[in-house]
Amino acid sequence: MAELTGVQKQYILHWGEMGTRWGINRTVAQIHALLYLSPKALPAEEIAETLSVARSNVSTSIRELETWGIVRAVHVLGDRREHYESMKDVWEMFRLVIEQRKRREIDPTREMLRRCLADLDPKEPGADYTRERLGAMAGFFEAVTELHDQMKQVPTGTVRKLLRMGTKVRKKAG
Amino acid sequence: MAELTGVQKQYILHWGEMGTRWGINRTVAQIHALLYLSPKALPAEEIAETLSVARSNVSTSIRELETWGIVRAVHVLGDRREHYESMKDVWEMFRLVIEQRKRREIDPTREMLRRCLADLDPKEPGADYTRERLGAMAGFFEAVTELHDQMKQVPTGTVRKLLRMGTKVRKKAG
DNA sequence: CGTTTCTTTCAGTACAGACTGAATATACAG
DNA sequence: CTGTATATTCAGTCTGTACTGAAAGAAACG
Repeated sequence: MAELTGVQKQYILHWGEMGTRWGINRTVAQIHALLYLSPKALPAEEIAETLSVARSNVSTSIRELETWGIVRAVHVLGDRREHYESMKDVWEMFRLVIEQRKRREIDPTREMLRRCLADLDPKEPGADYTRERLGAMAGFFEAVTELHDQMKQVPTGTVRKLLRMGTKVRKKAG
Repeated sequence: MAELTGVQKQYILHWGEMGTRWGINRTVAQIHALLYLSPKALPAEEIAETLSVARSNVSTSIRELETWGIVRAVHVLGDRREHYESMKDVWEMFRLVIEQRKRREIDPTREMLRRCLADLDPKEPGADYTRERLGAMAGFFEAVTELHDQMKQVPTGTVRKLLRMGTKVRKKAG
C-alpha cells in the first residue's frame, strides 16, 4: 500500500470529507479509510507518508481510533514498530462508534434534560410550557436509549431480520 | 421570552454544544433550542437580542432551519415582521433532520461506493481485496438506506411498537 | 413615489480546532 | 550503559468556518 490507486484515493478523500460533516476529524477518518482498505497492518510512518500528514498527527489520530475500538496495534515478527489494522466487520464498526457517541453525547444530554426538569421552578413564568417541551424531548432521548440498548444485544446477523420485520409493520400500518 | 430563565439557558447552551459535535452550526442549534422552548413565534430581532448574536447571523441560521423544515415563518396580526416558530413534534423533527442528512451525506457516499466499484480495475494490485472491502461497505449503506425508507413510512405512533418488537427478537435470539 | 421597516447579502475579521515539527519520553539491541 | 529506533507530547502556527456590521434589497405603508 505504498502507492494509492485512484479508487483508493477516491474512497479515502470522500471518507475524510464525510467525517468532517459528522464532527469527526478529517485525518482520523482518512486514516481509518486507509486501514480499512489495507490488507495488511501498516506502521505509523507509512500512514503518514501515504496521506502526507505529520507523523505526530498520525499518532494522535490512531489513539482516537483505538479508543473507539475499531483500530488496534499488532506486532509483526522482525519489526519493532507497531503496525495498525482496522476492524473489517462494517456493522460491528458502526455499532462501536454509535455506542461511543451515545456515551459521549446522548447520555450527557439525557442527564442535562433530567437536571433541567428537576431544576425547573414551577413559579417561573411559563414553567408549565417549558416542562412540557423538556418532557417531550426527554422522552425522545429515553426511547433512543432503549432502542440502542436493544441494538447492542442483537447479533449482527439478526439485523436483516429486523429490517424485514420493519417491512411487515409498515404494511400493516399502511 | 425576553429574558431567559436558568433552565432555558442551560438547555440552549447544551443544545448548541451538541450541535457542534454533530456538524451543526452552534448558532443554528441554539436558535432551534430557543424556538423549541418558546410558546410563541419570535421575530428575528428578539432572537438576536436573546442569544446575543448579530441580526444577520440569525437570518442565515433561520434559513438553514427552514430548509430542514423544522422551523417556519408565521405572521402576527398588526406586526410586519416575520415571526419564527419551531415544530414541536420531537420524533417528526428528528425524522426530518435525518432525512435531510441522508440525502446530503448517505446518498452521495452510496453513489461514491458504486462509482468506486465500477471504476475498480481488476488488473490493479490487490483489486480483489479492495472490491471485497468496498462491497461490504456498500452493502452496509444499502441496508441503512432500506431501513431509512421504511422508517419514513412508519407513523410516529408505531415507533414504540417497533421498539417492543425489537425486544422480542432479542429474546428469541438470546 | 418617497419613506420607513424589516430582511438578506457579502466582504472582512475573529476564532476554534487541526496540524506541524521540535523536544521529550520510551523501548530495545548490542 | 550507550546508541538507535520508534512513539508521544506540546507550544506555536495555520486554516476553514462562523460571525459581524455595513450596505443593498424588499416589502409595506402613507
